[in-house]
Amino acid sequence: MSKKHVQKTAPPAPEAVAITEAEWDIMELLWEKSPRTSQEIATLLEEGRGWKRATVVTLLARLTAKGALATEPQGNRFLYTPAVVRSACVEDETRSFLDRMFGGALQPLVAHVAEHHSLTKKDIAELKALLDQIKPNS
Amino acid sequence: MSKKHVQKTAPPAPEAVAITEAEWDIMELLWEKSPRTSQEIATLLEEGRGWKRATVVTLLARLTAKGALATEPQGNRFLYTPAVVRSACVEDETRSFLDRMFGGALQPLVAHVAEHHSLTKKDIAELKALLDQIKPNS
DNA sequence: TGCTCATGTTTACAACTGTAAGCAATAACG
DNA sequence: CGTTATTGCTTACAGTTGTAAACATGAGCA
Repeated sequence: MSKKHVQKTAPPAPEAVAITEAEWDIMELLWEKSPRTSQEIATLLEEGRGWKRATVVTLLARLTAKGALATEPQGNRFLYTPAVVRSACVEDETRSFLDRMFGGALQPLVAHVAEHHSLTKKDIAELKALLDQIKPNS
Repeated sequence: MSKKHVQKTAPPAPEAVAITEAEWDIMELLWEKSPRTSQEIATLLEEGRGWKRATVVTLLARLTAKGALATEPQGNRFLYTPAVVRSACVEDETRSFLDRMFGGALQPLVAHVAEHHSLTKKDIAELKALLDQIKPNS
């Protein structure tokens, strides 16, 4: 095998990797559609965020290194695919956010949002409907 | 005035400062009760977090420098008081979190939490009650 | 087969963060 | 008044993050 395509990945697929702010932009694109080439992603983010190709490639490498992305060689390049599921990542962020800000509970968050973002009647109705659909855990 | 107590504060009181993870621990203590001396805070966080006094003092200085804390000299020390209100900080975090994770809307978050944290019947009831109390914005 | 282009790798670097030691000055105590 | 204990200030340092240039190498075209 060539000397180049070595792309160090994290051995076991850790089901929870920390994804930074900038990295999220890349993950979102791949969660939305994958696999993609670095070029595809770079093009999208050059426009959308003004990033240089090099920046995108660095982030891809970091994400791969920490096991958030899986790569499949294709010629002299890679196809990138998420190796972690979005909802699990969202889950982690949500948990840590709720813990830090609201003692881990949902109610105080909803109360806060209600107070500060002024929910519309429609929002409230939707939330109620949503709650009705939930099958309680106990 | 002595040469020592200089404590650079941020000139205008910016109503929104970025507070880091570690800094939150300090702010929480001061929001809960203020003013406090550095000693008080250090003692609490030495036990609670295993931080050294120096660490606490550094963080106090950083918070003061960015205008999150106000200081009042008292003898050879300071009394520290929050210069930003908690709910405003929570607000910023919440907004940015909701934007990043859920497109800024509350519903998807609630849906997510319902699915992943399994709300109890009681939780759901509480949330509904909460929603009933909210006076819609429109 | 030689050259160019695309693509990953290495290196860089500044800002921010967590964590803290060491120093200086002042208050407090004897 | 001298010694000690407090307390803030300065400096430090490694790890993370955002951002990217430079480089090497393999692929594809001429």
